Amino acid sequence: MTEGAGPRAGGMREVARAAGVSVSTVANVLSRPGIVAPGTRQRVEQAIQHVGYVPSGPARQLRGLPSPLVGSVTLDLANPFFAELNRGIEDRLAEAGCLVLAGSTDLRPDREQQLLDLLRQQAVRGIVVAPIRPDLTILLKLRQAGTPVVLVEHPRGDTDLCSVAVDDVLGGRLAAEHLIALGHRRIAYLGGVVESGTVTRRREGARQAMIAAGLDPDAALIDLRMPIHPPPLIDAAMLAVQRLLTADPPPTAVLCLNDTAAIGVLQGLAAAGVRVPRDISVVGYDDLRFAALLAPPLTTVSQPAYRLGWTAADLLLAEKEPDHAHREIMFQPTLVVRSSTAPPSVVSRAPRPGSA
Amino acid sequence: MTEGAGPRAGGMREVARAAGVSVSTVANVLSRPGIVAPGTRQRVEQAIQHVGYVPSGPARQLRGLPSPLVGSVTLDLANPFFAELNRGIEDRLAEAGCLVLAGSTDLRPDREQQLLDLLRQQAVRGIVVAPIRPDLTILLKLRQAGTPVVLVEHPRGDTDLCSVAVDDVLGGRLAAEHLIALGHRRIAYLGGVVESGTVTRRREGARQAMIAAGLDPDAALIDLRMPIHPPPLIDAAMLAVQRLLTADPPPTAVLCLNDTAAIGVLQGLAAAGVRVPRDISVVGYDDLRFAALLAPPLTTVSQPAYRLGWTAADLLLAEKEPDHAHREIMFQPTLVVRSSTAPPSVVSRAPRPGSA
DNA sequence: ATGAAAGCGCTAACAA
DNA sequence: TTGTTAGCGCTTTCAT
Repeated sequence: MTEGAGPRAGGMREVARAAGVSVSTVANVLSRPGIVAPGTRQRVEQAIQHVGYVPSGPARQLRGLPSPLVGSVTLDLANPFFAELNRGIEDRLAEAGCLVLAGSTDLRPDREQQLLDLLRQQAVRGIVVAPIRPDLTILLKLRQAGTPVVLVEHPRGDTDLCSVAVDDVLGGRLAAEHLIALGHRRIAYLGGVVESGTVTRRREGARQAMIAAGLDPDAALIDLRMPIHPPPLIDAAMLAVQRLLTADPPPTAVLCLNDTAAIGVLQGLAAAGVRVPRDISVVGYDDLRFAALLAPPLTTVSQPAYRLGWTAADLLLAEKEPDHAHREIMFQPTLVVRSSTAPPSVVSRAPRPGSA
Repeated sequence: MTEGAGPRAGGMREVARAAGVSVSTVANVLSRPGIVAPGTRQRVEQAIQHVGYVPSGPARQLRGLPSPLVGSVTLDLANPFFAELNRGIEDRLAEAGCLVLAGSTDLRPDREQQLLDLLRQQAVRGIVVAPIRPDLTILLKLRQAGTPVVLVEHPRGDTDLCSVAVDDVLGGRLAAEHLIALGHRRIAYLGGVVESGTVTRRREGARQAMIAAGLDPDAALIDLRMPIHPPPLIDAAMLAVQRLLTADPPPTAVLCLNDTAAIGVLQGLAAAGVRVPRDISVVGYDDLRFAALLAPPLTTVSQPAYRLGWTAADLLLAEKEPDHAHREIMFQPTLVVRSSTAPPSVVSRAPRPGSA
């Protein structure tokens, strides 16, 4: 009757009965094999095999043991950048026998809240989260309620949390400096109507670069924003090209919020007969694997997605240690210059830099 | 003392105490609000708010309620195709208040087994799995032990399981027919030393196309396999270009196992100074978003990753219904012709087809 | 309309 | 070395 594994296998008790011992002995065989007599142990192990016993995670957790589940709340599972990041999380967790519970927020606060609630109910061992908004009180409350939280793509500020991030301001600065050095004086920044903090910070970095170069950022940096939500990002970016081209005076370069948006821009530009980089320069962000193979090869800012995730999971697992101090780990982005950027073909109509 | 949410909030009992009722009344407020007196209900609701009560998933599951967790076991979370597929799963599950527990197998049987075991222990509501090997006994056993299983990217055969797949043989056939129509008579198929069933089936489809065209598949189809595991796929593909070019007689076209591998091939070919499609034609598989923007735009076979995942999750959730019949859903791939394919520049040295 | 009580599968004292 | 026992937080009869 207990052959194979019936629909409702009966747990440790059934094993105990089959082996002629008590449940605690079975439990001991599982958690402290050393203390059980060899003969007994063997009998129990056979019984386990025989009845097809599988320990119940929920029951263990109820007893207070740590859950092997870790939540990951990011912008979008399907976005190659976050997919890579999640893979990093998964790999680090696998080393500890843990599993990722992944969710996408799509930048919607309600969805973020829902995911966080669901994860909390599951009593997960911790949560890696790329928060939508700068206000971290919900997360702090979560942490305080006993769920370790580590931030990704977000500075921890003065909060009592670990965080792993990339210096976005620097990334934006690097991209803009490159363009400025090439001679561009009117640069569009293609962001979103609603966007993540990372994107906002990159734009800010670009702005800083202009100021440092003696340019008036209000004139030199064109703030272009597209509605990201309903249409896939790539299509939204394609559509935004229209506004990019009709801006007056027209920019000679465009900084895209990420490589995916850059694909859309490239596509839109090609459709409009505008040549890159001859007529306009395009810069992406993320340096996804396909960036080098686009037409033209994309100049972009590289950031270590996989390592970001791996490190975040590592930090999260470390929260259990008694002497844990919260840390902020910051990676440096690097500019990868390829062929989608070049000096502007016509002299910019924008005011020349005062100095520098 | 019970302000906000202390590190170890006390569960329903604490709520009951705060509201001056019994735990079962609290339970009733949560699951059958209708049966509780309005006044009492309100008091309980306030108490819930006050103590920051969060129901315990593990406890519920232990009581036998269905878990909101669903496992997803695929080849690689970071692969854009599976990332998209997982997003489809996530979205369908979200509608039902469920969460994805995602894992990557990297085609390693041991890892697949480990993931399956872990998921089983968590008593998940079901598992969506892209099985590594054609032998489904482990999955059938799982199903039989009470965990619903739906297959993706795998035909269900005569098993008692639901499945969602794309007609891979047709996909391979479409790609090869296109090349054959263009005049190619020596075509390489770039697969893996170890590869998923999908890839094997696509190669088989290509073979069928050759036979149908009166070609000798053993001469016309060059079986090129790269070690996929340690190096990232894209690099492995780049390396494989060497062998592609030195094959004798040389193929005039190459069918890649997927778009990512195609990127590597394109890159390797560019590095070797071989022009596409003039010197050699390249075909990808998946039609990822960047395919249209590569240099040159990639001819590839398109398949609906997101819908695959969405549908699989939908089927899984439906397993709970009393009158559930297992179904096999099959999507049709489509060929997307772009500019990476063209007629061969030199007359093939391979034997001409006997007839059409 | 509400409460008392049993028990899901497991772990960890403690007893024997 | 092994067994007994008491819950973990919750749902669910079955009283009241």
